[in-house]
Amino acid sequence: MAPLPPERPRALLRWPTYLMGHLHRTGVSRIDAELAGSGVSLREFYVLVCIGESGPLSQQRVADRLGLDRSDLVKVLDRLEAAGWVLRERDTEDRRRHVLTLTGDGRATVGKVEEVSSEVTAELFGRLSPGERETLHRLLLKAFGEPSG
Amino acid sequence: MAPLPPERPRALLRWPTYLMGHLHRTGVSRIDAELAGSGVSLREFYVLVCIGESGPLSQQRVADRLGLDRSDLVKVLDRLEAAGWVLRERDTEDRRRHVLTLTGDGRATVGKVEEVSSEVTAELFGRLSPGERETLHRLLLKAFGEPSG
DNA sequence: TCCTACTGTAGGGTATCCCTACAATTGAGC
DNA sequence: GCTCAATTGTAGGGATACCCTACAGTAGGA
Repeated sequence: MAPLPPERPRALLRWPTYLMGHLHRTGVSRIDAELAGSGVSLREFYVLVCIGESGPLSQQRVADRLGLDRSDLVKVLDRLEAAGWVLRERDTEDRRRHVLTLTGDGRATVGKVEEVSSEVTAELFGRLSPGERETLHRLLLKAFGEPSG
Repeated sequence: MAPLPPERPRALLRWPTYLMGHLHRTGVSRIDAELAGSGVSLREFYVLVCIGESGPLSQQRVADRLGLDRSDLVKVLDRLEAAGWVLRERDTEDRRRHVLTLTGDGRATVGKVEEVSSEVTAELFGRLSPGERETLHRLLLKAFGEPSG
C-alpha cells in the first residue's frame, strides 16, 4: 500500500519560513536527483548561470552575487573547471584575480539543468493554477527585493 | 558607506526554488541569531511544537511528522531533555518506545520562540502588504498540500 | 520457539555555511 | 623605491543538516 503522507504539525504551518524550507528542500532534492547522472548539482548550476550571465567575472564577484563565501567557491570551481564547463585564467590586469568564463559545454549544461528545473518546478507547484503560480512567483520576487518584471 | 546590496543574477530569479531558498535561509539565520541567548535553535523549536501539539509521542512519530530521520532526532532530544523542556520516558506498554512529553518550561520556550519568529517573519516580508503576505502564505500552504484554512 | 518487524541509538559520509590564516599582488602615501 | 593596508584566491577547521547502515532490545505472529 502507498505510504500515506505524513501528518505535519498544524502549529508549524503558520510559519512561511517553515513552509518555504520544506518546499525548497523538496525542490533541491528532486532536481539533484534528476541531475545525478549529469554530474552537476543545483549549487554548481547557480555558479554556471552567474558566470554565463555576467560575462567574465572574478571569483570574489561570483561569490558576492550568489551570497557564497569565496573560500567555498574554490572547491565548486575546481569541479566545474575539471568538467570543462568553466575556464579559470589569471587576470593579466590584476594578477590577484582569476577570470572566469563559461565554455560552450558549460552553456549546454546550463540549458539541460534549466529543462530539468522547469519540470520539477511545475511538479512542485502542481497544486497551484498557472495564475496562482505567477502570483506566488511575483510575491516571492517582491519579498526578495527585486522588481517583479 | 553602506555596503550596497549585492546584485543577484537575474537568470536565477526565474526559479521559485532559488528564491525560497534565500528567503528560508535568511529567516532561519535571523531567528537563530535572535534566539542565540536562549540556547534553543529553530530546529529544536520545531520538535518542541510537534510534541506540544500532538500530546505524548514516540520519537519515531515525531521524526515522521517533521520529516527528520529518527537517528538525527536522538541528538536533538538529548539537548531538549537536558534543558528540561522535554520528558523522555520508557513506554510501559511498548518498551521499545519512548514517551515524549513537553514540560512547562518547554511550553514557555515555545511561546518565546513564537514571539521572535513573528517579528522576524514580519521583517522578512516587510516589502509586502498585509494582503500580499496573506496571499503568499495561502499559496505556500496550498503548494505544500494543506487546506488553506 | 523462531522469525520478522519496529524502535532508539551509535556512527559514518557528504554537503552547506561560516570563520580564520596565509601568500601573492595591488595601490596609495611617503 | 619603500612601506603599509587592502584585496584575492586558497587551505583548513568547526558546526550543522541530511542520509545511510548497523546493532541491541522489544513486540508480535507463525
